[in-house]
Amino acid sequence: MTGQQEPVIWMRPQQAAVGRPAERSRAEITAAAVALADEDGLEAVSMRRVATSLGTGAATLYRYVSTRDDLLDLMIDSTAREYDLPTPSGDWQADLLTVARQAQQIMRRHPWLPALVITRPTLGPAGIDLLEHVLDVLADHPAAAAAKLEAFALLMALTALFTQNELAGTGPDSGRAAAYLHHVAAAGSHPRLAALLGTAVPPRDDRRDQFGAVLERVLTGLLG
Amino acid sequence: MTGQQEPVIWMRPQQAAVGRPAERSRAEITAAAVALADEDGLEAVSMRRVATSLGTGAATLYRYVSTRDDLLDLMIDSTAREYDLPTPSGDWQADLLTVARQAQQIMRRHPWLPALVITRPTLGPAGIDLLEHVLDVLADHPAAAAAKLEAFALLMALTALFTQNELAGTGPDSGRAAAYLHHVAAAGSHPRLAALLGTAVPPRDDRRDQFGAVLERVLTGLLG
DNA sequence: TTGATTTGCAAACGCCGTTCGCGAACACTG
DNA sequence: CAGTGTTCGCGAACGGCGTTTGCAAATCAA
Repeated sequence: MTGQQEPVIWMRPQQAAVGRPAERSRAEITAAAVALADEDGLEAVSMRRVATSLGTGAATLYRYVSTRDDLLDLMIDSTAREYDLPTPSGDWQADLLTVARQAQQIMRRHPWLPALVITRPTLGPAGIDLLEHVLDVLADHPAAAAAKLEAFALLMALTALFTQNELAGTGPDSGRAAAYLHHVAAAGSHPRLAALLGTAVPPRDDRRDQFGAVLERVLTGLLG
Repeated sequence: MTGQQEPVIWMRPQQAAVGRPAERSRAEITAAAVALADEDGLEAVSMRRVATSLGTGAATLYRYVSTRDDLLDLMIDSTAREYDLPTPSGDWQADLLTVARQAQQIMRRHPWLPALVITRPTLGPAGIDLLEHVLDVLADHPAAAAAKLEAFALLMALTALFTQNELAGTGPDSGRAAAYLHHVAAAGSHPRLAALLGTAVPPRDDRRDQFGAVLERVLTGLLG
């Protein structure tokens, strides 16, 4: 009784068939938003700023997108177009790891992407192509359909988590949390934590591919 | 040269030693914010609304918290106080699973928590107590210190991901994405996806404890 | 009582997402 | 070519947001 809700943006027509033709396109707006986010972070993607960077008025964007969240969805899917999906090799583990590696590189290129992927798991056309590829890789695998879906979701989410952590170390406030940890450890009531902080940081060399190792274990754990 | 940055909120004194005494406390404000989020979601936690629910002016909150993000950190840590941490049993797998189960229940009580935990891995006093407990559980485990830290982070993040997915199925827009998936599958260009959607949903019974199963595999994978 | 110090808070600043209304631009029809 | 139906661009406005400022009121030590 509350009325119908709008369908997902991918199902709405890009251009009207009649009337005055649009001066811009979804792709153009999406590209501007992505560029803004790459440069200054997600919070720089405001309707006004995107519009200004396109040389238009803010209200104009609502001819292409019905909400800011729609724009975020478009941004997510546009990054999914950056994958290069080769034909399955027969070794599903290797193929999935290839996907994960690409995901990691894409997320490094777009530091705002991990947070979006995790909190807003949207599948647009390109995302669906990616899912189809993963299902293709797993076609001969005997696991249940639901397990394959879970594996796909976990693959993306774990990659996002790892990349996010990796990028967080770069930030300027990574030292404040560490300072507090040492403060607590020095107080004496947390001996395990103190012992852990006492050990020197790992030599930076051996722990290189923790991502790949963990991911492989998770996938084999999930898919047998 | 850019000047010193404020320390993390847990290191700042709660009350001044002299002058007019404060009428409220951090805990009181945090509780109000949590109540608001539990009821109406995270976006309902605005400085004005929290202040109003406390019967004060918005600017007053800044006597207790220097930014809204500080308030979010306080909210996160306040939920970490809901754990009941028994002494380690000797079976670290079982003990970690107990932690994960509690985390899941806490996150179900506070549906806004998973998103915060994932995008903002903050450790306050209660969170550090939890970490200390996990380290205690793993005290006799031969893994490297870094691996134990990773295990803790992954334990929390995975629980958040699972709970978030579980809660997302409840939402009203879970049907829109599904509708689009079926639309794409019907188009014919994604046979794997179509086949997957053709299979009926699982019988709801056997896939009960997917969370526990995956978590166990991940932890044993990570810690040997 | 005085003076130092902190608290509460109305008002304001700038930014945000979004809506409204209307003139302008275009395609199609006759 | 004029008319008509439709869409587009967008200035202006609305309500809400996080945060800052300035000052009166409250408290405590001396």
